[in-house]
Amino acid sequence: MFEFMTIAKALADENRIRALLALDGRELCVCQITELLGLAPSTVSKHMQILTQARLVENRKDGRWRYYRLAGDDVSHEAREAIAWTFRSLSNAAQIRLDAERIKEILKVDPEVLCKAQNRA
Amino acid sequence: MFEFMTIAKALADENRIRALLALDGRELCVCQITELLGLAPSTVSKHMQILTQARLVENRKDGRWRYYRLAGDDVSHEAREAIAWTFRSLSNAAQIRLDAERIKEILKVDPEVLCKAQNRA
DNA sequence: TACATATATCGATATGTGGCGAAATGTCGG
DNA sequence: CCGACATTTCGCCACATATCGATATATGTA
Repeated sequence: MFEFMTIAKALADENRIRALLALDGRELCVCQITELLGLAPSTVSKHMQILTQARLVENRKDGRWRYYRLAGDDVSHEAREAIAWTFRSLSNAAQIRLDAERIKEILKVDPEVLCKAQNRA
Repeated sequence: MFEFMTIAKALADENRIRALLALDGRELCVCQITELLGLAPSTVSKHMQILTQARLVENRKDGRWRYYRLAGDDVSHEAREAIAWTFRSLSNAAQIRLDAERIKEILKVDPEVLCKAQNRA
């Protein structure tokens, strides 16, 4: 019950959902997700922490960057089904399609350049 | 996207989840759900309204009582999958099992008697 | 019609949550 | 070791939401 509620609450925020769907087929670092959502880095970090605690995403640290990816097969049945439901429901949603296009552009920029640009803003 | 978020938010409350699971295979009136959850009738009414707006449950009015039931096949794919995910995840959860036992007892009492008892409290 | 009563709505309150900026943390390059 | 810098943590504020009690609404009954 506790695990289920943790997952359900993690899914109950639009920005977290957009971040989750953005990880479809690739990993992204915090500054790339920050660029996509247009939020403060600290806010994005918190969102990713909530998704991580719900076991919906995993992450690895690479130098100064931390990369997030969708949870793999080692994850609980509940989490895997939650991810499947989310993707089936939203893969074709307008906002998610827009985000996918946007991510293509973001991936063209070196993360280092992207982060510096954010710090200047 | 809006429909998905409405469903996700509806699922993000433990009392609503217990109410939803309590409707497995039967319909219940507000006072019966109130008895199960131990909340004020007005609170339960609001929870059921949120589940209804998310299309997870339907209801019918029978005299002074309003009976709620799980959404039928006419419901959206998103809602049906949400219900399926919830039930697969939680049917064996300890709290839900306890609730199922409790509902057996509640169903033995005529709703009219049950409601009057609540009004006296 | 008048009353009893099951549920819904309203108003108030307390807690929860999303958001930001500032400061702390950890890591790379010199 | 030091400075730069990506990310996280912390403190705070604004807003959302869960809850209750009081009141309103609707319906069966006398």
